[in-house]
Amino acid sequence: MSDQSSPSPVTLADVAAHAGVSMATASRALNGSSRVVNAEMTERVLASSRELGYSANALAQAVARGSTRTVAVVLGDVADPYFSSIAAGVIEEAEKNDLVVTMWATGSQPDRLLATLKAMRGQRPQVLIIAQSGHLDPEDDEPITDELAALQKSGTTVCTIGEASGGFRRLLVGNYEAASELATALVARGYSRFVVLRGDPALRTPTERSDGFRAGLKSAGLEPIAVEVGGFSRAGALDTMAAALASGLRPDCVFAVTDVMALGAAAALRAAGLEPGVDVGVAGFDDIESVRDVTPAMTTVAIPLAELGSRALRVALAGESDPDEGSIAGEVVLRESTPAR
Amino acid sequence: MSDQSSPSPVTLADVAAHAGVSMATASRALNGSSRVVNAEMTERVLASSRELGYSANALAQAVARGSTRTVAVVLGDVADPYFSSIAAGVIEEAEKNDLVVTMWATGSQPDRLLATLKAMRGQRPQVLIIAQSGHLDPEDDEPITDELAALQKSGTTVCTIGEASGGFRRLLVGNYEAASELATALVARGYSRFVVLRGDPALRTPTERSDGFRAGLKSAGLEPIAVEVGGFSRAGALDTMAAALASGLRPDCVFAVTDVMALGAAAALRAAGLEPGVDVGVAGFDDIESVRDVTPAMTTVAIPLAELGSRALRVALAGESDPDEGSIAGEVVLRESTPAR
DNA sequence: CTTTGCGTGGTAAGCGCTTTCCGAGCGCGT
DNA sequence: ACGCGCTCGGAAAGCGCTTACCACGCAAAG
Repeated sequence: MSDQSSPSPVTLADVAAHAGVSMATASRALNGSSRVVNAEMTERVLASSRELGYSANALAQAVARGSTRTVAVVLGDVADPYFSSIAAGVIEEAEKNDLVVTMWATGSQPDRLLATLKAMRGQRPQVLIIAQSGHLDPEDDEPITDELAALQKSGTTVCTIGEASGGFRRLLVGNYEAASELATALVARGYSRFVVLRGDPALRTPTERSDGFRAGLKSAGLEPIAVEVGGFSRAGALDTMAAALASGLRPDCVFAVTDVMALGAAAALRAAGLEPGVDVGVAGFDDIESVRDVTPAMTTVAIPLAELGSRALRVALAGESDPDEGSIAGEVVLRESTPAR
Repeated sequence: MSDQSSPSPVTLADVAAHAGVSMATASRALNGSSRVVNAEMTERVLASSRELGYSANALAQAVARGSTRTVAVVLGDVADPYFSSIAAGVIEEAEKNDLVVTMWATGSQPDRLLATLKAMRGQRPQVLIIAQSGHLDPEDDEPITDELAALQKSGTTVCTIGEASGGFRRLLVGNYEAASELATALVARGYSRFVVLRGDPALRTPTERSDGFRAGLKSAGLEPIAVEVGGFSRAGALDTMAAALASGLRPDCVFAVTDVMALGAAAALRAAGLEPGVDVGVAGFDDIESVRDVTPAMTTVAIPLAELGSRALRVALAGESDPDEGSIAGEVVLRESTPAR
């Protein structure tokens, strides 16, 4: 405590001196360089290191080597299970590779992405994983693309999750197809008056899911009775749904592009005296863990979130080889929130 | 892509040369040092910086300055809403202070804490926040305490959440008191045959909550019919509860030391044909978001998780002043999972 | 008109490492 | 006995920055 006075971390020079060897030797002994050092000297260095409580300054190492061992993850909100599951996957994989993970949250405004990326570049991460959905319109993303290019130029490998924007490694998620399948399955269960609850129309992920769902409906000759746009959160969806109900909308099934939003929608229904799964069906997307505990258990599309994260890192770490290798498919999971009617 | 060939990030020297000034001036212009530089020169440097797409190497800055702008957060599992909520709070506060956040997960084995801390020390974080519960027995924690001391010596300010172990700043959480109140409230609702579902007895947080709950019962002249120890996760609690039920235990109320565990317990009850909130009451702890969406809504103790995170950072950043200032109180929230009987 | 001092730019000495390069010592073949 | 090629320590040159220190010019003070 209050060691303000003596901020004297042990340095490599200290260890070298204590062991009676040169810094070069100490450095080589403490981290398997390509060069071999005498067993006895190695032992001496290790002993000194232990005795002095030495811990290599990773920052200085990074500067000297010109590269870091960190992977940066950009996401909307750590507290959102969608993002935190992905993050967990990244962390797990990172640990295996002896990498440290830094997390960058853009919060509610995705516009902050650019500022976030700019700040991040200074850290020179080895890998950057973007879990945050990007803009659909390439023009909106131009400054972002530029910044990403700058990042690559400074040595960072960029991997985006679910983005199609060019030039970077990416993990494609079968949002469109899965949403379409979900629609088909719901129609087969006898629903016909759908309301779609979606997020920002400028963003890719909600759009893909919403469009896919509509495509699925269309192939059954249907279309949603309404498409409502609302915030990405539980609260946002709750408000939107409540407003929709207040305006007289009476769907027999609600599809929210996100489980978190579906949860909010269900709460709104209940508040309006409609029992989810009885009076009106509710379906979400992602299959976050808590969706299994709600009653009725929520119909959704299962996405292997954690695997998305670990795989993104693996893709980034892998050689140049086919960045496009397969897209991750979602799996429709029908539960009690959408019983056959 | 594949700029492997020319990993040529623009350096300060490049900017200085391009602007026709010395590196010192460029450095001073690009980040408000105490020294003033001529307005015109500043403009020139800024222009060059912009034109070349310069981004200061934060690592080199850290080495030169001898201090970083990062806060490290140690937690059990990012995907667990308890931890991710705390992390969200830290991130939010960090952003205000222009700090970057690195996350370190210990996973299921808390023993990995030591290894994690060792690796972390290399990063020389300015602040370390430990959200992970520590051992109760100081002896178990001795190597940890040593490592924390080493961290402080190398300039890191340590702040623990909910830990009492000495010498570091800390945020105390009123686990014991709140759990006790919860017990009292449940007894008042007419419950009497309690099963307590708790985590690792060697860890502080579950122990405080469990002990507090028992103290509350005791003051009503009761004691639990069983205290079961299980994993901290939903799955762990589910298994433990299922086993308890299989062995013939028939509580009228289950208290789990964590909402996540309570969710697992509820699932186990249901699987055994017992309806939570009808046949047996269920209560948790933390008031994670999803606990409001389950049916029946879960009785719990509300802890301002995100605030815990932001406040921890504030405490760490604050001067030496009273590290103990107040403990965070939990608030009992009675919901439908424990109706009066 | 000289002295003092301040304001501001540049020079260079670090920060804690890695790694290139040099040279000493040694085993071997001829 | 000599030279060649190895192996393996150490000296020192960076890595990209910051900052103490110096130098210079100019206004104010004596």
